[in-house]
Amino acid sequence: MTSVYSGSGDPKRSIELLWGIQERPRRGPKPRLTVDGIAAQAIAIADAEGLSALSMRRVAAELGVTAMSLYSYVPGKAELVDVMADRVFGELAAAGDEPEGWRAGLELVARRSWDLYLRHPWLLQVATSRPLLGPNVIAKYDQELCAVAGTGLTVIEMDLTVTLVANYVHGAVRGAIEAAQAEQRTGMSDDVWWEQYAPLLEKVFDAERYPTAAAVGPVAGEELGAGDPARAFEFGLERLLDGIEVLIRGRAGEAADRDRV
Amino acid sequence: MTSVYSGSGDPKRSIELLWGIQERPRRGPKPRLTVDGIAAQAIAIADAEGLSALSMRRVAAELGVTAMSLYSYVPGKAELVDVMADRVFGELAAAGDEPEGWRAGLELVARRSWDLYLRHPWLLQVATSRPLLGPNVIAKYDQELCAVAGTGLTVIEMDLTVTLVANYVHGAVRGAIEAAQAEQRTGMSDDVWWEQYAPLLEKVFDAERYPTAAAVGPVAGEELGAGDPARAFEFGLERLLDGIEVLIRGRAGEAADRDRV
DNA sequence: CGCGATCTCCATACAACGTAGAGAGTTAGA
DNA sequence: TCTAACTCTCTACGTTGTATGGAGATCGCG
Repeated sequence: MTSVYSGSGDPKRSIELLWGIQERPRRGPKPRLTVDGIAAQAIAIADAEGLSALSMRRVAAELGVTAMSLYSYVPGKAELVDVMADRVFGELAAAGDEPEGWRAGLELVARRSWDLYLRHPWLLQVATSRPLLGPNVIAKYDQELCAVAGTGLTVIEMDLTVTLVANYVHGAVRGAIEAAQAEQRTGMSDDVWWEQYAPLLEKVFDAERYPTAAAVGPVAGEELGAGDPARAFEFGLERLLDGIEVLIRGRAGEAADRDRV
Repeated sequence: MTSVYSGSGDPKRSIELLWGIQERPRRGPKPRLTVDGIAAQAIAIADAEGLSALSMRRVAAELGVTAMSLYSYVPGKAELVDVMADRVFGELAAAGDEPEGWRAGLELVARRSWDLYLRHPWLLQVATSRPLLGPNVIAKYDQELCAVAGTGLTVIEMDLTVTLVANYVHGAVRGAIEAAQAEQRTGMSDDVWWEQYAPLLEKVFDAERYPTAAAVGPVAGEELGAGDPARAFEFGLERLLDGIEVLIRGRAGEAADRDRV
């Protein structure tokens, strides 16, 4: 989770970075690089090998400069990650037209977010709470809110609903990515891993003490096995939207009641 | 997220560690430490200062030994974190008696998990997908499944439902913890931070382009401001349980239909 | 009893990390 | 042309996890 923190630096500098307002330096040698170029290279590394492989030295090396050169473009690693995150959120905006109706809208929001995380798993480890108010993050927020506009929900409820979907997707995609990475990291498929693990576990696991786990675990493992976090995502999304529908129907009912009076 | 990986090591060794089956060494000097003691110290550090402050040297120093001593108890840092996680999950088992009914049960599961993460925020960064099948993790899984047993859901659905709740809580608590840590890290309350940020943002933010965000953002900020991720959690939990209720009601209906036929 | 296998613990070492500091070299405004 | 401002590099410091090898303690076995 969240192993890279953002917004530690000067807010003014961060805003300039994220929004690309770098007043052209008047003197000195022409910059060989750009913030966008650096961010793009960093994103490529993080996508391919994860955040742990992302180092200033590595990014610099691939750009043909030394690590310290980067510090004339970016105050530090944390701010670079902020830029990376905002750039990557930009992919969401490009994604086609909005469907009709809040349910299809929210579903699309969730799916787009899911896909985005799968493309950029390192995003899960970036703290997005406080700052990071880059142009693309704001666009994303707006896009999400639009999906639940006109449903009769209060403004606060709209925000809460959008947050709920975001939180759920985050949690679900984390499971999916962990599973995928576990396989990649250990070089062992889930099946193979279980084959090794199961006999060892049997020796210590007390089936009588945990009858429910003993009954469900193997079946769930068998059926869902080998990376069906995608199915878990679908299942959860359906339930989530059902729950939101209950709320929205209730609001509509209230409105109807008021009209009747 | 997830910045510490687990299960890279030998499964047999991991199982022994997690379940405490260390066959007493017959020869050599008496160990000065125990795995549990090491884990406890490590947990204390991580609780107080976060996973990033947790280093082998640090743990060792507080136990009065050198870093390398720890390696005779634990194969590496990853495995130590595994043990830490399992130990900490043990707190869930101790938590009182189970309520009647699936809804109250699931709600309690969610709340207990929420509380646990708040007590041990570093848990968010530990990959829990593959191994980690320590005694307490299994107990937790059993406890959660029990909450949805006897609802008419299939075994698979029980697993999916429990996963759904876990995923949601994970996502929600992440938001809460990030907000809290942002405040602590920057030494700035959300309000103060916004005061600094807002005027800068106004210069670059185009309210006409994003009318919904412009309308909702300030209100949500005002009302929810200063760390009400707790409220977001409550709101989301309610929706989630409503959604699950739709499913369970549906299953009950199907059963009734079958009985009628 | 005493030898040797086996263990714990320590000191040292290595590569990699983010980045501070100082200096070399380039450019444009005065 | 002079100089302020800028980019880029080199070196260095304090971290990190952990590989390696050795010193000393302890027990099983002869």
